[in-house]
Parts: sequence; structure tokens; C-alpha cells
Amino acid sequence: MVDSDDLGAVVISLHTQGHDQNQRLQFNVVTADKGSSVYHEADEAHYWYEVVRGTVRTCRILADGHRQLTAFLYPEDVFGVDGPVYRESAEAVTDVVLRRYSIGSNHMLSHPLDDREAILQRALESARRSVFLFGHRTAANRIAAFLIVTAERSSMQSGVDLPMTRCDIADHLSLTLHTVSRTISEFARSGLIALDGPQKMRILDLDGLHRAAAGPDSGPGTSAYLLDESSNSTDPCVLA
Amino acid sequence: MVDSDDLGAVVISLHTQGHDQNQRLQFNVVTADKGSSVYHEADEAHYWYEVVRGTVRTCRILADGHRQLTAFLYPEDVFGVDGPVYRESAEAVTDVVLRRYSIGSNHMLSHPLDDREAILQRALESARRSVFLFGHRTAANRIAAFLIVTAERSSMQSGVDLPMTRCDIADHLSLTLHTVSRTISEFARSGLIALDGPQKMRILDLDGLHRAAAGPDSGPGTSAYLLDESSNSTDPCVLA
DNA sequence: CGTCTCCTTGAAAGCGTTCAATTACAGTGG
DNA sequence: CCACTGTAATTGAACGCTTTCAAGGAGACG
Repeated sequence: MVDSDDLGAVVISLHTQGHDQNQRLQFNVVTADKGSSVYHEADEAHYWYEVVRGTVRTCRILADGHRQLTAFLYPEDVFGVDGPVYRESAEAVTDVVLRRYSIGSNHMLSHPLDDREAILQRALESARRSVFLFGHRTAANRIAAFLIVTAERSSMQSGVDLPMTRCDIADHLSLTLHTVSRTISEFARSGLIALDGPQKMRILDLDGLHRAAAGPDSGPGTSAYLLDESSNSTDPCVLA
Repeated sequence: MVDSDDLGAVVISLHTQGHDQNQRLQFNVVTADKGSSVYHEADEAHYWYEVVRGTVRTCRILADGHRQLTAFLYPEDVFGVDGPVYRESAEAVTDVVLRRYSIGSNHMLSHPLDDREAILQRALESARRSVFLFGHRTAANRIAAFLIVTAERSSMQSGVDLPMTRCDIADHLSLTLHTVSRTISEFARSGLIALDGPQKMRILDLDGLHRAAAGPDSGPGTSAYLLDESSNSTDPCVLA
């Protein structure tokens, strides 16, 4: 299940420097090749990152050798704010462009104080999303919910990109790649989605997908309209 | 599975006021009776909380009617920092004593700036713990990991308190209460733990429990010693 | 054209859920 | 003090979903 990618060395290229729009946060623009590692679990944390383009995964290897993907990160997501030591590894799912920010020697985020909160809140949001995914019991529930979340976070219109492998999805949802593949194929067969190659999806029936996420035979009164009018956050949270 | 507790009205009593040791954070001490609700999902967030005594659970009701417990919170844990609107409900598992802090009208935590980060980091830590639990695939894995985490966070020496019901545990781990009950009984039969009543546990074989968390037949090389020397945080994180 | 990686699919086995029944225990009222 | 009641926990048996084992297919690359 781990399929150890033998990630080779850290492949990061430094490109440019810049500031955010308020001229307060200083960063470097760095790139990492698909499959390469941005940082490793247990490394001392000198930087934290923001995704500019591409997809990043954070992961841990458990005691039994299994791999757990704790999050997929898309443009505008932040990662590496764990603390003075990284709790997870971060790897490039695709070729990625990142902004890299320094962490001060006191192990606090080196920023104007009123930005720290926003940064951490974004990270908290991201963690909460992962927790919510696991409220779903069956494989079909979790995978449907994952596809919906991924679609919402995907920048592509008319077509959702699934940049990660089936194995990545499986390790994210605590399933096997077989079950993931089977279930996605099943969704395609039943007309909920269409697949243009394994990594390219179009959602044909969003309501149906919500129903698949909610349960095996979600009663008519429990359709997925408990949706969260999520307030200040950038993207809505899927409850279904 | 939800076993709707009909939680009645919010039962909170205001007691005293105080400051933290640095004389900077102002709070009220409030209590809530076992089973009562501290706040509801989608309520406007006027306060955030810190547990002083007892246990709190945060939960959401999914579109299909199932209940998801996103966290159990013990003394020193914080909750209710979601944002301007609570994303989850919070309920008292036992009679609890809480510190209640105001959230400013700008929806930011109303505190000296350099404390905000610590508060959010604590919340992030708590969310991360929940994510980690789901890295475990089988029911036995997850339950063993849950028992270990709970034991570490339990204040009791020589005996671990399980203040929540089997149903609560099930809704936290996305299992049924039957599987939870069966598996815990099985752990007791095989000598890993001892039960003095359903809510009182003693761990007899911590290594064995770690092995049960790691996998069905964790090889000799993969014993649970990948443990995290978690750095600045209050409590160690269980990876097994 | 061979090799590699990833994805897909089939069949059988195992585990967790579901359905169902029993037990334990605390609170209440006779 | 004891029966009654309601909630929580435990346990059994059958079903069904997910995993496991196994094989085959699709696409990229040299």
C-alpha cells in the first residue's frame, strides 16, 4: 500500500524573492518536481510554505509501515506550520511552485502578529476538512465526499483534476487502492461522474454524488442540504 | 447510532471571574451538567472555552443523520475557536467546569496578540490528533490507538477513566458500538487491559496495545518505537 | 517493442455491520 | 427492601462490504 516512491533527494530550486500584497511577508519562490520531497517528518522546521501552483501531499509513516496521507494541499493552502519540528513529511504530487517563508529562531512564525492568526486558522481549516471526511462510514461515502471536496477545491472548470494516484487517495481515506478504483469506476458506470482518463473527472450528477456521500439510502428528508454557509472562510465545507 | 440524547436546554451556570497567571486573559468560570450542551453548531460564536475539569465532546450531525464526534476534550484543551460561527456542537460528557473567554466583535480572539498563536496551535494539535487516529485501518487498530491516546491524556494514575459511552467512542472512530464493545472485551480477554466496570480501565500490557494499534501481525522490525519525541507540545503524540 | 507504473477487474476470504437477544446497573416508587 | 423501568453494555449469528490474492490492461518512455 505504501508503494515507497523512493523519493530521492530533496529537489527544490530557489527562484525569486517577493513580498505579499501588503509588503509585509517576505518569501522565496521555490519549485519542487513531481514526486520529490519538500521536507521530512522530524526535520527541524526552518520554513513554512504556501502552494502557488500544483498539489502537495503531507504524509506520515505509521509504526506498521503503512502510509497515511493527512492532507492534499492546493493553491493558497499553507503547510509546515506544525511547530519547531515537522510532524509530517510533505511531497510534491505534481510539479509545484511554492512560496517559502522563514520561521523565526524562536520557533514562532516570523510575521506581523495579526497575520499569524490567519495563517494558523487556515491550517486549522485544512485539518478540520480531513477530520470531516472520516465522518463517513462506508467506502462509497468517503470516496464520494472526497470527490466533492476535491472538485470544490479544483481550479479547473468543466472538469476536475485528480492529480494524485489511486494509491494516494486510498492512503488518505484509509482504504485500499482496489476499493478506491472499484468505487470510482462504479460511480462512472452509474452515471454520477465521467472519467476522461484516470486523472480527469467530470461530475455529471452532483446531487447524486451528495446522496452517495450521505449514505446508502439516504431518506428523502435527509438530502444533502444541511450545507454549511461557511462564513469567513475561502471555500465551503462539505458536510454531506 | 446517534441515540439522540435530547440534550434539553443549554445548562450553564456562571460562577466566578478570574485571570490567568499572567493577569492578561480574562475569563468566567462556568459549569455544565453531564449531557448538556455548551453551544450548538451554527450558533454565532461569542465565546471560546478551556476545559478545567471533566470531559467535553464536539460533534456534528451529518446529512444522513449520523453523528460524528470530532474530538474529546480534557482539562487544558481549548474548543470553540472555529471562527465567527461554531462549526460543531459542544456537549458535556461529564459534569464539567470550564473557563469561558470572550471573542471580540471583530471575530478575532480577544487576547494579547502573542497568546492567540498558542491558543490556535493547541486547537490545531487537537485536530491533528483526531486525524492521526484515522491512519489506522482495522477496528482493533483504531480502538487500541484510541485507548492509548485516552490513557495518555487521562489524569488518573493507575487506571484510565473512559467517561464517554461506547456509542460515543463508536461515533468518534466511525465504527458501531457493537464493534467497539466487542473489541474492548476482546482486549480484556487477551490480557492487554483490565476492566473495572465499563468506564474504568487499567492497561496491563502497553507494548501489546501498541502492537494491536500498529497492525494485525506487526513484524518484529516494526514495533511501535517510531514514537514522536514531540518537542514543545504538552503531550506526546501516538504514532502507533 | 519491451519495460515500467498505474489502473482495472475477478474471485475468495475475512472483518465489521446489522439484526436480535440477554445482561448489568442506576434510579424510582411501591 | 425489592420490584420496576430505562439506559448502557455485552454477546451471538448471518449478511455484506472491504480486503486480499491474482491476473490482465492501458499508457509513458526509452
